[in-house]
Amino acid sequence: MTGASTTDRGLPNATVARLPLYLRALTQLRATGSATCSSDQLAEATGVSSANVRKDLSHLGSHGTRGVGYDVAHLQAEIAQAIGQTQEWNVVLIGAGHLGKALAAYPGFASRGSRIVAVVDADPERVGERVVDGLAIESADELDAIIRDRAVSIAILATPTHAAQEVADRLVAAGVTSILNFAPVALRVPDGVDVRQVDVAAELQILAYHEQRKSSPREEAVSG
Amino acid sequence: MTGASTTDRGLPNATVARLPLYLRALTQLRATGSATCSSDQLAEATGVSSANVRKDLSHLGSHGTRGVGYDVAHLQAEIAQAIGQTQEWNVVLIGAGHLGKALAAYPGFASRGSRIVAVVDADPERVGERVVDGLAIESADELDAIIRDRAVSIAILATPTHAAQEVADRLVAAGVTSILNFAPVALRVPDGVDVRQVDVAAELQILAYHEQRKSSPREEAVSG
DNA sequence: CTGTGTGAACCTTTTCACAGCG
DNA sequence: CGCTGTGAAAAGGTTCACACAG
Repeated sequence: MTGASTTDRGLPNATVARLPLYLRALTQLRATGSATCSSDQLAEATGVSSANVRKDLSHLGSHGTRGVGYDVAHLQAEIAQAIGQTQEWNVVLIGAGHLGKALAAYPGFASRGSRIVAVVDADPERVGERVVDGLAIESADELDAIIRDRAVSIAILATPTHAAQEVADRLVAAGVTSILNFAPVALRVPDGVDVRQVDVAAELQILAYHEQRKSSPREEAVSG
Repeated sequence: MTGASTTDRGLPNATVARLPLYLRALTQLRATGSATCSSDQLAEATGVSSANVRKDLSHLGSHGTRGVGYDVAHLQAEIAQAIGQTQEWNVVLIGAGHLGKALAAYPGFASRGSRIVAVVDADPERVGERVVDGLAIESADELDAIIRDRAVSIAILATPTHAAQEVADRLVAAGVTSILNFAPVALRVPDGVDVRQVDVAAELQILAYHEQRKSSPREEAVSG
């Protein structure tokens, strides 16, 4: 049965995708000293409509106060709990090319619940190279050992396209159950493994579609 | 009527987001010498269901042959036309940090319809530095001139978070109407400007949510 | 009087099922 | 037969509008 709906028993997928945005906004609000905030403020900070914010938060069995809003610290803790940010997640990064190195150096992961515990590359020439403080490139041969020894369940795939599927297979065999894939290819993975795709060229193509329509001579015959 | 400008008169948004995937798959199929392909093959190659593939292609007024499938070359041309890949789009990249440099060096843009015509950074120390063959970092002061002189309508924003909104404002003022934003902040832009957001840390947080549920003890064993 | 929480309406997207063409 | 194209149904998501709590 294909009924393994993405939602299962938890939060709606669309809501899950927005919780990180709320968390980010709440962290900022907290830094500014706000003790409470309204759904309108969260809407403003995240680009989501306020009705949508309220609906999302209501899924958490939310505890807003009518006439006042939400307690920033409390809501922050609530969301952190919901999306598993009470622990740090160990992540392995595969592929130390330009993109891999950029991701390894990105400070935004640590502050948002993920820790890159290893950077791996297939090229022996790169092994040993320091990518960032405390992280040196390791051999792809070590992949299985790294995943097992360092309790890794999430991988970032930043290899060349042609290697992506093979690496994904190895990751899954070694116990990884979530992959963030930057290679422009649809990975085949077994049920129970989550893949999220980041395809930058595709994003530009989507923007190009809209650009094309904007410069189209007259398609804009909406009510005048 | 609150004009929901998302669809207007063109293709459904969800379809537009998948056309680049089909295009990629068709290019590969063509390289292998296949003259035709079925919706099942495209489904396999893209991870989209075959019914969904057919529905998407039918929006293009598609020309498949029943019992046979689609003509690969023809469909490729059809999709390229629909998403504006008959021309190259000039793109400006702002921010030449780790990520900006990685994006500038990414070969996948050129082969998929976008050309980075300038890399710009606010740091005078970086100006003049060669990021890739034929591309040197230019000063952020040149931004307006670059956008106008090089017919740029799409920008990639890879600046630090705190600078993103200000840069976006300048981009819009200079005539940019599409932004691919890597800074983890919700940009405020006027109507008519499209923003697509890439938030890598948020992607990991979404994966973490699912990881948390997987390791959760309560699991309804319905698989059969 | 303010702003949450929520049923109901509305819209988008996906899936199903099958008629019909080659 | 195989595979497209497509109405119809189902699922998923967003917006509306307002009762109601503080």
